Amino acid sequence: MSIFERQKVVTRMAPSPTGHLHIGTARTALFNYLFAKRHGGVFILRTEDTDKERSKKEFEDEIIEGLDWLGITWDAFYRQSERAAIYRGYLEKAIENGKAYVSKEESKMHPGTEVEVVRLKNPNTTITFMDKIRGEITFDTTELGDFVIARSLDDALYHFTVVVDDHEMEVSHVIRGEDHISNTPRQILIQEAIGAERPVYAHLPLILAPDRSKLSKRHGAVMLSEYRRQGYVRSALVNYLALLGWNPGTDRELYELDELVESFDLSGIQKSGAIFDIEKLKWFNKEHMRTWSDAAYFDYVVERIPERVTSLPEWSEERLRRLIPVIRERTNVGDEITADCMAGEYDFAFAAPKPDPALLKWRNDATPRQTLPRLQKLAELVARIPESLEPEEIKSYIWDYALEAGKGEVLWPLRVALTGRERSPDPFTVIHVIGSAEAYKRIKVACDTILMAE
RNA sequence: GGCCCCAUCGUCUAACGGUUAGGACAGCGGGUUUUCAGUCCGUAAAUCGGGGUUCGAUUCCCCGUGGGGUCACCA
Repeated sequence: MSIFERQKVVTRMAPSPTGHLHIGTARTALFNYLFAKRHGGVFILRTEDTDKERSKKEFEDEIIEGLDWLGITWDAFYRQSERAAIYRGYLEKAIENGKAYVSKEESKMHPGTEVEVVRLKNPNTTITFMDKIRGEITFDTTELGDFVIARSLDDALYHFTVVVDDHEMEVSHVIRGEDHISNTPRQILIQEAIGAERPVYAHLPLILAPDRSKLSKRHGAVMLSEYRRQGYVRSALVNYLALLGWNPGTDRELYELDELVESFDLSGIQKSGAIFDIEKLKWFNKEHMRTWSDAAYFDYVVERIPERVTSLPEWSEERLRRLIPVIRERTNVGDEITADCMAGEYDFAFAAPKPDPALLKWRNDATPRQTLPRLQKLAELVARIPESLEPEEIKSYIWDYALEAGKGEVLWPLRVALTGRERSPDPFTVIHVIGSAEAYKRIKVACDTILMAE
């Protein structure tokens, strides 16, 4: 164990509030959080808003809200825009020590005007650092030149502020995206210039689109808020994101956040980029919602029922409550509930169907008329069923007759009379949802329709 | 293009020199008391190529190929 590992673990997430909270940013935050908590350490959230032009408060709010929603909590919060004086102090010291210098030159941002930027005096060495995930990485820093570290004494740039803050906040482990590998030698140079110690680095593989390119808007949703809106639940997203590029070394896949904390280890992180697979996310979502109570699931469902369904004549929350198990088994994520509602999948629960003799007819029957006696018998049987029975109990009232007359011959017309659809839940479940009295009515209407069609 | 990183089923991954190369998602097939769904069972599917090292390479080394990242007075 090195001296570093004996010290307190401090990690940080340092997003710039210049865009929406990206799914990859959320994963990086998660890994930092998991690592810190796993080692009883501290996780810091630091807004890197030194670019005044592009930084927006709304994005900062979105980041805070998003991480909070995921259950990722931070022990300290900093805003770089409030730390200019600290950076200035380090800048002045570096200049004093001859590690950096002020350079009067034409502004690149405002051509024609002259500015005094601060450049780092590059010692032109070869930098080798140990990456926890990739091993040794070596760069020749000569090509970097005397790069600019501040626009002015009061306007330090990214590389400088990162190094100063990580030093000031005693960050022990820098866990960030692979796209930062090439920034590392630059930052190490600055560390050496200001006398900061080098943290442990761990560069995470990137999240890729299905075509292996960088995940972007054109591949679908990249914003955390979008997944949230679609109905993905917090624990599923956390679980999926954690296992995208990391594995616990066992076959286990289902984890809650606190269980991830217990199992997390940098050694389980993959080196190569991982494609974001929405299908697997859906599976995780369903698995996580499986643990919910019907009551909790009801709250989740009810706010996703479109007006198209709530305005149906027989709409009631009680009906919906009985329909919950049906919705549950056919739903991976909330958006599907709304889509199925719009497609009329659940209309049978809240409105009597318009009977279609052609559909009522069982395939072995030549005419709808042949189906009629069975429906009439069914009406008799259903009339005897008390309200509020479970599907299994309802089945016992009908099953003997179904066996006697033929399952398809009985069950198909019954189901169609009840739902008016080619595809639907089984008739016993439907009766359970709508109640036996309503079921009786629908069967009678189906009988009348066949008679009138003659 | 320079520099850097990466490479096992379609996808996420396990196997840290010796396995019939394992699991999961998706796919396919079948069972499940009519349909759809669900569920259960089963099935197909991979070590990028070429050289080494070794008794033995998915595993170690080199080259190639492919993919990615990065080259700001953005972060």
